[in-house]
Amino acid sequence: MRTRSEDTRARILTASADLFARQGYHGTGLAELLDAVGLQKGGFYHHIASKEELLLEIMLDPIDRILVSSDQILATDGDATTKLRQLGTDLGNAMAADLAAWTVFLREYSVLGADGKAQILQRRQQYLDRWRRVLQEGATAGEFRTLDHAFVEGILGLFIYTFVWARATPPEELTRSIMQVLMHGICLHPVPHPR
Amino acid sequence: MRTRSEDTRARILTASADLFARQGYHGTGLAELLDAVGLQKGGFYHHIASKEELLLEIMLDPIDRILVSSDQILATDGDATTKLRQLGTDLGNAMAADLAAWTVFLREYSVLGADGKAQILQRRQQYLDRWRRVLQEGATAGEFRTLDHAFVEGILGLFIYTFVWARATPPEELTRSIMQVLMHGICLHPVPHPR
DNA sequence: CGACCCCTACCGACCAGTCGGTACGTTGAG
DNA sequence: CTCAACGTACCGACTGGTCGGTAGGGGTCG
Repeated sequence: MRTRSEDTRARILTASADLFARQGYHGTGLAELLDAVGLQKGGFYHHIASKEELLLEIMLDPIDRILVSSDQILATDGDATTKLRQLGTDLGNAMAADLAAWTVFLREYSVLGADGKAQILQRRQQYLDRWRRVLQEGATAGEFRTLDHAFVEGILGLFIYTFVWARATPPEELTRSIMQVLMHGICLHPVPHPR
Repeated sequence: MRTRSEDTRARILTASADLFARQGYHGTGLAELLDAVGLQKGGFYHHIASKEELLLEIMLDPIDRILVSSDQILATDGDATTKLRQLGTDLGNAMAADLAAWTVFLREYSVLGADGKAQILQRRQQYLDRWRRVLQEGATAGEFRTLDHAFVEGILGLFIYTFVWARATPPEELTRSIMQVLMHGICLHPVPHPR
């Protein structure tokens, strides 16, 4: 059973994630937060230690969730191609379910203090390393092209920009489109492995 | 010949683009700007009307440049595949040359006022429509897969995230990697057009 | 049952500091 | 002498954050 306090706290979290995503952390004043939640300062600071701690909590949520789900995917025994597809749909689902938090997570890293940065960066690298591991696995198995180490960062960007700017298209279809291109490219008649 | 005023103004532009890219618009105070440029408020406001106008100017620069170069690419008479590759390398070059400004351009849209938004959005759509036109041209010619309208937004994200987070790899190679995947995908032995 | 109490959730006035911006004085080159 | 280029002093609004206080619901005890 959920207490009243937990409920209020949750309301603060979602409301501020939404505002931070739309206007940025620094672009969102406390006052704005307060009347989005329907609280006064006293009530707010009864639940939240500081604005920055609030930001950190918002950012930790999506990455912690996907660390769990991606871990399960890595544990399966399919080939690299299958795992890659699963990582993609998993990421797409996560972003669709929690777009605001993901936006904040990917945009506001620089706002955090030193140990907030450390917490986020560690998890981020942890997640991206799973992609890298699958990509590496596929490369050695002859399934995949050998890719630059930095490319996986771009995949995050590919997803978030598509999801943020897409209005009409349903999320599952977006994910399908993205993964289609990511795995097989835009070209229909590929020149087989140039150079 | 470049006057002293123009020079100072340029220094303001580059310095603030750099700061805005690293800490965000709202995260960068005037004071910080000032001693990055080496000016006092009076000197600063002699050249710049307001902080927000400064932001707009920073954002207009990269998009206006690439509207020119991409226009030249569209005007050539190669096939869609060639044009797509050229659009990609052009975008990569532009970002590599002006990473800070591009970061700001892609992050701080929400900060702008109504007519700032209008100016940026119009140019952004104008640019993305060129990608869409090439993609459409390639699709009708049978060169390309048919893609979701929103996917081109993702391409911007793919590029900027790769460039921002990549440390070691030289930009030309990054662009090559990105375009390789974008055109032919990660998989080496593509299942020809599933479903 | 009812009187009591305490603790949680919340209010709202207040604070020091910082924000972007302005008015005006000073300097130096042409 | 002039005018652009800059420095300095200052402003009011607003920032995140604090603090003393309070309403009310649930538990406890007579």
